[in-house]
Amino acid sequence: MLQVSFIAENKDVTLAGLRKKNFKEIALVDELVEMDSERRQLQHRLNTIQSDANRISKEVGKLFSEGKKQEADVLKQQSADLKEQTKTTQEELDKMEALVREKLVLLPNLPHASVSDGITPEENVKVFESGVIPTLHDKAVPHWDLITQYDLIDIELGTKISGAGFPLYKKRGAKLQRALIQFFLDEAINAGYEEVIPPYLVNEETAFATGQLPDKEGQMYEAKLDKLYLIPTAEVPVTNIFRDVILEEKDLPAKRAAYSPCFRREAGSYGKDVRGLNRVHQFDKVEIVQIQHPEKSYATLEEMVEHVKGLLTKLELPYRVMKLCGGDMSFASALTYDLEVYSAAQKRWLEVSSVSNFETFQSNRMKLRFRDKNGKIHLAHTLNGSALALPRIVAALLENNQTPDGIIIPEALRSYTGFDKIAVL
RNA sequence: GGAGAGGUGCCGGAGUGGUUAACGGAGCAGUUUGCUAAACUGUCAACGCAGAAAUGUGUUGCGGGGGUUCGAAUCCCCCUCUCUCCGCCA
Repeated sequence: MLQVSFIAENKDVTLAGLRKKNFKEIALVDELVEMDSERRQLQHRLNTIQSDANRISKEVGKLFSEGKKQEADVLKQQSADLKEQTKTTQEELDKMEALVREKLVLLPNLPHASVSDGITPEENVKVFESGVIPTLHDKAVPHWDLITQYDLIDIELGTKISGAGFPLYKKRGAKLQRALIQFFLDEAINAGYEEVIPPYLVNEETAFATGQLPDKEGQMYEAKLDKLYLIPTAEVPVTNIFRDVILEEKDLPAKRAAYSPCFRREAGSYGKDVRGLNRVHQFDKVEIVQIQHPEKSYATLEEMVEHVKGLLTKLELPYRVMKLCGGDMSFASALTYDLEVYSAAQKRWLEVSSVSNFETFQSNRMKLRFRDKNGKIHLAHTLNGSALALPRIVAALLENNQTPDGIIIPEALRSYTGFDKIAVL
C-alpha cells in the first residue's frame, strides 16, 4: 500500500510509476489526494470538538464536587450538545478514512527507477546466464514421460484423489522431494536464515498484509467456513510474523526461511503450461524472507539473487536471470528478478524462483517498522524469494540428466538422496 | 463442543464512574565520568494542528466492536483469544 503523503508530495513520480506498472486508473491519484485532505480537515474538526467536550466534562465534575449543581447542569447540556456533534463528525471521519483506504489498496506498488518499460514477459531483460545447455541422447523424453518410466510421480493417482494438478510422489520421487527440501533448507540456514515452520492456513488480515487480498483473491483456496486461506507461498505467513512489529535497527536484517507446501488455484491456465510438473495446484517450496533497512534493501535483493544462483549452480542446472519489466511485475513488487532453468527435453525456460523487493508496500499494510538510532520510527523494506520451488527443478533435473541407463543425481544432492542415479528397477 | 477464570504499555502489576494509566523492572538514549559501575534525566503508539526543522500542542487507544453517562480501564451487550476442568481426538 502506498502512502498518501508520498503520493501528494510526489505526484509526477507516482503517475510515471503507475504507468510503467501498466496501471490504468490513473485518476485515482487525484481523487486520493483530494479525499485525504478532506480526511485531515475532518480529523481537525473532531479533535477541536472533543477537546472542548473534555474540558467541559472536567468542569462538571469539579462543580459537582463543590456542590454547585445548577451550574453543573447548564454545562451538562453544553457537553451533551458537543457529544452529538462528536458523533456525527466521527461518523463522517470514519467514512472518509474507509474510502481513502478502499481506493488506496487498489494502487499497485511503484517500480524501482531501474525497471524497464514493457508489458509482456517477452519484454523482460536478461541480466545473467550460466551453465551449459546439455545435449540429450536420441531417446530423450520430457519429464512427464520420465516420471512414469521410473515410477517417480503418479499424476493420474493424484487426479483421482484430488483433481488435476495434485501430483502424488512415490518411492525415489518422494525421496527426491525430501532431499531437495532438506538441501535448500540447509543452504538457507548456512546463509544465516532462521528456519520457521509457519501455519499453512492464514486469516484474512494476514492475506491482506502481503498483498494477496484483495488483488489475488481468486488465486487462493479458501476454507470458507472458518474464513481461512491456504497459503499460496510461505511468504504470506512468514512476512506476517512481523506484522504490527517495531524492530530495533540493530535487528535488521531479519532473515527467515521456511519450507511449506503451496496451494494455488491457477485459474485460467491451460495447454502446455500445465503438462506434467510445469504448473500444479500443490507444490513444495523453500522460501527466504528478509526485513531490511530501506538503504540496504537493494544490496540485499542482489544478495538473495546470488543465494538462489548458488543453489542452481550446485544443482548443475543451466539458468538465466531475468529482470522483470514494469508490466510483468506483481502488484506488490518494486523490483523482481525471475530465475529460470532450461528444461532440455521441453526445450524451454522454466521459472523456478522469483526474488522481489517490495520496499514499503507490504510493511505499510502490516505496520512493520523499525526504530532508528535517534528513536525515530520508519517503515522497513520487505523482500522475499523462492529458494527454491521444487516441481520445475525436478522437471529440469530429470530431463537434463537423463541418460540411456538412468537419471544422474547431481553431486550436491547425493548425500541427501542416498542414491546417485535413478535407474529402472 | 460444555463449564469456570482471565486479557491493562517491552515485561510484571495496581486501578469497580471524576483532571495525569499508580508503582516496579528491562531495553534504549542523554548527563555525569579517565574507563566500567552507580546515580540522575528522558523514553508507548496512531492520527491531527503549528513550525523549514528541532520541537510544541490536541485527540484517540486498557483484547475487538457496540451501548449507558456530562464523564468509562471501571457499568451493560455481542464477539474473540488465553488459562483451568470435562468431552472428543492425531
